[in-house]
Amino acid sequence: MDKNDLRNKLVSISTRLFSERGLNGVSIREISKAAGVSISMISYHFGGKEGLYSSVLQEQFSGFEHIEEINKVDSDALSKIEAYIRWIIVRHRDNPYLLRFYTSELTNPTQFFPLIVQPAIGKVIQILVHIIEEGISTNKFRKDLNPVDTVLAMAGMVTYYFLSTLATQELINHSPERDEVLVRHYMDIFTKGILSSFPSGNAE
Amino acid sequence: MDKNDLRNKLVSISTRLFSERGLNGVSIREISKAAGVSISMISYHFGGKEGLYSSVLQEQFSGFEHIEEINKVDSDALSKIEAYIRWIIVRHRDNPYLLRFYTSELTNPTQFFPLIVQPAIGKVIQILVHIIEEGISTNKFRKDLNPVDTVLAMAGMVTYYFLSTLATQELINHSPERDEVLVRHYMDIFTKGILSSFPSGNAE
DNA sequence: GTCTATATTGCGATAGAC
DNA sequence: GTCTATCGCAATATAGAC
Repeated sequence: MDKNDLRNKLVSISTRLFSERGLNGVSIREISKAAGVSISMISYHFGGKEGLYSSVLQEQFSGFEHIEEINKVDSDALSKIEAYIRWIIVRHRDNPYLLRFYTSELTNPTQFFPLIVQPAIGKVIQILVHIIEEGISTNKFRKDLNPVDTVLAMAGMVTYYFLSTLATQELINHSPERDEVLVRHYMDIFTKGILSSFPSGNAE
Repeated sequence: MDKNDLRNKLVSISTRLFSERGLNGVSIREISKAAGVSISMISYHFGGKEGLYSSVLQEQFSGFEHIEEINKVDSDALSKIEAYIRWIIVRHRDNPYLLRFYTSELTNPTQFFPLIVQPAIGKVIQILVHIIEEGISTNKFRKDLNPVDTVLAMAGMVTYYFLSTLATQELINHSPERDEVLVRHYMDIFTKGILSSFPSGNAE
């Protein structure tokens, strides 16, 4: 087998296993067995279990580099927000493992958080903050918004939809066919809020 | 030492350790050493490591039973939503470990998820859905809201604020003194959205 | 580059003394 | 109810053959 074939195979297999049970929940024995190679290959190619995990993490967060795509379109702040919502949904649809590494590193960071995870998340937040600021300065968005809080509110809405899947699968359909409805719904809530457009006196 | 003293001590110490490194990241050797007792005490009192983890989980999610408090006040749907936001903030402030068990069980469920975690989360979501439905039927909220999606959007906003702490501590002040500002801000976004109240034509 | 075999350490669980 | 001592097994890592 080609050298890179084996490296890729080990990364791909351990991505699934690490995402399911965490760094400490999987042994290199199990990984090498699943890959059909000797356990010593992990030390040889990655310098050990943590080296393998670091490679997995690097691959998982490499996609965050492309967040700038949502800015490329020549559009206003609102369209960029919609582009972000679509972008994050596509990321989770394409890679069902990402969210687990994401939450695991945020709540129980490994030594690789500062070098791999923090910069990736930081870049996304930075770009989103600029979009909100742009919306405020062009009078599209309310002047009293705190940009960072607003970004977290938006990112939280979308992220939590995926995070809560296991607890809400009996309540709503989480299949991708409903994603378009979801985008519209979240855009509506985030831009207009939930209040009825009737005058807000006591209506009952 | 009294029997319950030791049980409580073991639960309290392992709550911190399990939350920091997960079920598989902590050994009962380390827990018993930190508690200053013999390793055999864990098997004796809890039937093993998993039994201890189960007790920890049970304690962590027992507080969810009191979610009904937010309904007790004789108030409209909007006030109940504000009560929920405050309630969830207080929960995380009072117990910094909760979020880790919460996300860990949602993304990497153990055998205890169905019996301990799912019912606790399910109860909260159910009550929140009723509040949204109440708001819709009294004409306070928009008629086209999907109640479950709306609940997840709201819960996500607040939860993600805590989840993202590690990645955003350089950007915003996460100290409890700012919680009141946060409640106002999230209520504003969730009810009115982010759009400026100026007519939404091209304002630049 | 990949294997087998092994060294060493740590794991969870429990038997048996007190 | 708590301890010490130990069993049996699985962990990571590596030396050395091919």
